[in-house]
Amino acid sequence: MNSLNRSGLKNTKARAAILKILQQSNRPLSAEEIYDGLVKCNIHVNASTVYRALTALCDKKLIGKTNVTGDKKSFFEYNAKGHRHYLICSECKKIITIERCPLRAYEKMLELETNFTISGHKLSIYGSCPECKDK
Amino acid sequence: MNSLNRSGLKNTKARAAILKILQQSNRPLSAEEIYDGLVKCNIHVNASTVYRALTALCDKKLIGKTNVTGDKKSFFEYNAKGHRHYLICSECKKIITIERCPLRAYEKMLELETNFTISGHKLSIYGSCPECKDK
DNA sequence: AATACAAACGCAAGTCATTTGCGTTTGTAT
DNA sequence: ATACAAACGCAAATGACTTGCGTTTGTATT
Ligand SMILES: [Mn+2]
Ligand SMILES: [Mn+2]
Ligand SMILES: [Zn+2]
Ligand SMILES: [Zn+2]
Repeated sequence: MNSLNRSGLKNTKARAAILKILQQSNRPLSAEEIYDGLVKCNIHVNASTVYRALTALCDKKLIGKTNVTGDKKSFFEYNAKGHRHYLICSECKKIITIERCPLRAYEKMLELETNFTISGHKLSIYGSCPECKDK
Repeated sequence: MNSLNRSGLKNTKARAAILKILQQSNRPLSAEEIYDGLVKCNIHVNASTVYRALTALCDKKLIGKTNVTGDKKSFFEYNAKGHRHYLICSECKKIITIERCPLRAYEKMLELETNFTISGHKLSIYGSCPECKDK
């Protein structure tokens, strides 16, 4: 009995490998990068299978989906990692994950001001990484 | 001599109207909403003209582009309005603009920690608006 | 181990926002 | 008034997914 079965999903080699790939990554990965990772593991599945697997894993909250680079690509990450922020290099698109969150108090204030019920936030910080900023 | 000409762009009715529509909006608008706004002004242009105009206006920094709802649609806003954040209703996709920014000090700390040169950030807060949260 | 069946898959076609090629029109400088 | 790069209209192309459908497979049951 693994985490897939526990979530009511069938244990397929693609899904298990996707989870492992995301677990071992220290940054969010695009569907394409995940697809490439599978190929490197000699797991050859259709792209639609990758997308369907990612959707299922998101629905079951085993992974998280985010959209951080500003273009139309989504990114995915293993989801035992809690609340995160990202620092993105605008040139090379490198993504650094940041653990600290300075916004809890700010959210509370906003709830009072706007009468919204706030469920969360996304914060992405942009800049030039040490390697790119010298060029 | 208007802001379009000053930026080296030709002054066309579509571009002038797009600027006015965005100036008068209190929230970011999608390309589609802008297109609809033009139609209401009796300005009938091709959708590709709208996209090309938005790209040109972004390049010249007369407007800003953002991607806030998580889906593949982009939003645009008039760009004399400074740094902003958004509060988005996850149900009806309503967007509230927020002026206050609590992150200046946080950015400074991050620069020291990561050695990035930080150029900015995007903060979007998600929740349920007063109208949607009762349903 | 064999059976049964919903879930998952492969493949091809479809979607949707946006982009692009190309021939024609137009804003602006001369 | 003329010239011409810039902008436009239109149709086709893109890219990241999504979906319909017929076939295969993981898992529960005999
Ligand atoms: Mn946070
Ligand atoms: Mn801010
Ligand atoms: Zn970089
Ligand atoms: Zn709402």
